[in-house]
Amino acid sequence: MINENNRKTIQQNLLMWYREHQRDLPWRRDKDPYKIWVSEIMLQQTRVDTVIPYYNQFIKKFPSLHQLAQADEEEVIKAWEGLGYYSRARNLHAAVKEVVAKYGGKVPSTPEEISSLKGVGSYTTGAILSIAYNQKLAAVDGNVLRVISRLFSLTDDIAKSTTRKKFEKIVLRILPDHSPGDFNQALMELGATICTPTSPTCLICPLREVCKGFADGLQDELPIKKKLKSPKKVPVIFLWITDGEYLLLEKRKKQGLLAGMWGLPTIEHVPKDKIKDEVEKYIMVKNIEHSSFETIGSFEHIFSHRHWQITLLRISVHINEQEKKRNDTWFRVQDLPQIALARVYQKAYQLISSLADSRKM
DNA sequence: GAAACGTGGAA
DNA sequence: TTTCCAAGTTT
Repeated sequence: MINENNRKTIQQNLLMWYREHQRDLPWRRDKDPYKIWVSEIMLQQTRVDTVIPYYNQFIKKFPSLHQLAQADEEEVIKAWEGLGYYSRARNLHAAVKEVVAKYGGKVPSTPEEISSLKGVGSYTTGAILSIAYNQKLAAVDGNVLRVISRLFSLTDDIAKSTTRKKFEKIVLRILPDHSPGDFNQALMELGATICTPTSPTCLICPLREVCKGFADGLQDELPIKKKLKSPKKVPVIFLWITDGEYLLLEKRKKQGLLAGMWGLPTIEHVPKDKIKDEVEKYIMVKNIEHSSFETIGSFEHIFSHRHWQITLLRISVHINEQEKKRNDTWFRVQDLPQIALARVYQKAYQLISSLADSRKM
């Protein structure tokens, strides 16, 4: 199915196109395996435009693998704030520490070693090793899944994990000996800019002459992908518990959504008619002296698999000094910007802030 | 193999 | 508004 002619044409056309049209991205400035690694983790399920400012700020803050390894986790999470999938940051931090401990600070260069690091799967292994170490490995991401589907007119469901393995073998067959890193990036770049999910611009595609999907007229039908379930709606309460100076935050559970992140006290699965009951139960359990509570407002936040319908409540309390010292979850409101908060909690903060502003005027 | 895991931008 | 999805990995 892939003859010698096609392979050569694919390699030459794609590589030539890439060298002419590649975007100037910050992580392409050098081949430091650490920087390539950071960029690949950030890029997981995340757009290039979103990543660029995070990457620049992250590398500025942690210029070397060693400096990242020595940083506090809170600091690393703060640098990741708003990027999402926070386990990526925790895994990267843990993995970098392991590289220092086990490999003397040098990013390992074998597939076995590097893929054993936390957060480094099949794709990232291929990406780092091909780009930074010039090794002939496939790096199959969502772009490549789509490009390969069309290029060879394949109807495999790209949502299935087995398809990725099959496509890795195919990529390996067209990967050139000489620039596997450039070729992998070219495949992704093509998918991101030409062979796009909808309305691919086949007219200017460097692979049009060898694209079976195009020849079959299937460029708009491929790839085949099973539809995702829509996020499940959940009524949620956020509690803004304060004495005007201090605010009560909670550390979220180690497992699950926003694991280990600081956030407002959050109560899930509360139907509207039971909000009052749930809040009073919470205050009772926490043994907080409160004077009043009011509804600040409502908003929604959609995760990949959950759709939170949030009601934000403000609870005025009196906090004695003993209580503030007894646990470490009371924070000065003015210190909030120094704590890493997921977007959903930042939205609540903004809501409160805008309300406070409007009241002053 | 399916589900969990964040967020924002575009169709 | 809804749906899709963007350089995936882990459980």
